[in-house]
Amino acid sequence: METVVKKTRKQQIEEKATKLFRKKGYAATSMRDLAQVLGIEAASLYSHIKSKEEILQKICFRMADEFFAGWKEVEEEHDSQTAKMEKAAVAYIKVITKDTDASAVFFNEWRHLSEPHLSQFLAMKNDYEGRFIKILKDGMESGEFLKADEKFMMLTILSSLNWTYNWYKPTGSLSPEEIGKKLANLILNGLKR
Amino acid sequence: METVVKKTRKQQIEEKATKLFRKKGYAATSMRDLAQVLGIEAASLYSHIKSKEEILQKICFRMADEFFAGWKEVEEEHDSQTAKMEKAAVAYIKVITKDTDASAVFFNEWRHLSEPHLSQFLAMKNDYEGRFIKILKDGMESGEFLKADEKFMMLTILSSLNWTYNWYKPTGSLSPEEIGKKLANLILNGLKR
DNA sequence: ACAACTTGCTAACGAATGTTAGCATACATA
DNA sequence: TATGTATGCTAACATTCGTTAGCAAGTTGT
Repeated sequence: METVVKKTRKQQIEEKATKLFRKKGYAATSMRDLAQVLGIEAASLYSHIKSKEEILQKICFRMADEFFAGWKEVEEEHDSQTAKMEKAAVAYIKVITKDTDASAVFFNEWRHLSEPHLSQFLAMKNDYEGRFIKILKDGMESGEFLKADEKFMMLTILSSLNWTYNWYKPTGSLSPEEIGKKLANLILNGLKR
Repeated sequence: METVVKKTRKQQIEEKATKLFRKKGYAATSMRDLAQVLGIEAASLYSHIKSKEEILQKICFRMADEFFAGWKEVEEEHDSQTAKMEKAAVAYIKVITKDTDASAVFFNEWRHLSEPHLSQFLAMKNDYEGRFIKILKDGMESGEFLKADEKFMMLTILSSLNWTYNWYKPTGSLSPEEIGKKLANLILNGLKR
């Protein structure tokens, strides 16, 4: 077995930083906090990274890339909007469950990005949400979905999907795929019997 | 008309602080930021408040109190669990829409509370969520709701309700009551026609 | 054996942080 | 007129912040 991948120090720093940013928030996490977790001095971090914000950028944009990559499976087919919605939910949950720490940072700490990264990030977010809205809109027009404000719906649905990072444990009994399907089912058919 | 209530300076400080905490986050908001918004020096704030955290405490616990107060209408009746769920959603949305800034702080900044306030806060949160879970559990047992993990359901539902603070505008066409009913309907019956 | 890269240190920088002390002014009440 | 209260100031405090400079030791590749 030779699958033990040697992590660079930089990767280790980003990992620990992600955990800390999640737990305490970006602004409340100091470089000295981060250094302590790694057992080194704060100044030593700068042999590996350029700045504190660079770490946040890496996390946010890597997650954004993964969400977009996951979208590929969704749109290329000629499915019903219902099927598309399920596929989108599954793809979304897969990304979140792969790294709940990074997801938490992605959802909650992006506002601490400085320009021009902040604008770039918001543009990506907007683009992504637009794709979700389109499914809803198409579904409403085709009669598959109840008519309602699409943006309102999109936000409500995404927020219930987002929350997954808060409770998902890799040791749980449900796979990410199953969770995505269950959530899609809840969204589509509701809680009632 | 004598309804013009004179706001104390302390109230003004808390209001502006709430807005700033929402926009920048608690940790990233400095007392000098807050003072600037009010047109005074940072040191002058301390003629009115004891500390930065005192403001956060006020916001968090006032909101918690309001959520509990709203619960009164929900549990005292002999309704179906479906009806209870709708009432709970409406009560919840009413509290959120009454002050979306404070709600945002309540949901996102409580982790910056220090002990013993943090523990006290978490206990209240737990209590509240437990009441929600009970409705779900009862509804599942009575056959009104689909059987599923109650905690998972509760978190998913609450997260979609929570998000309201992000898009609600008092100038919108829907009243808080209507929003609550619509969301409850979405949760109970789903998106599909 | 030598160069390049990785990893870490100590010391220190200027800036920003929350907060306190002490004082001043306006206004309401007695 | 005297007193308390609300409101604000300047100056300063100790601490923490992100970051840089300069240097050293170990490891790797040639």
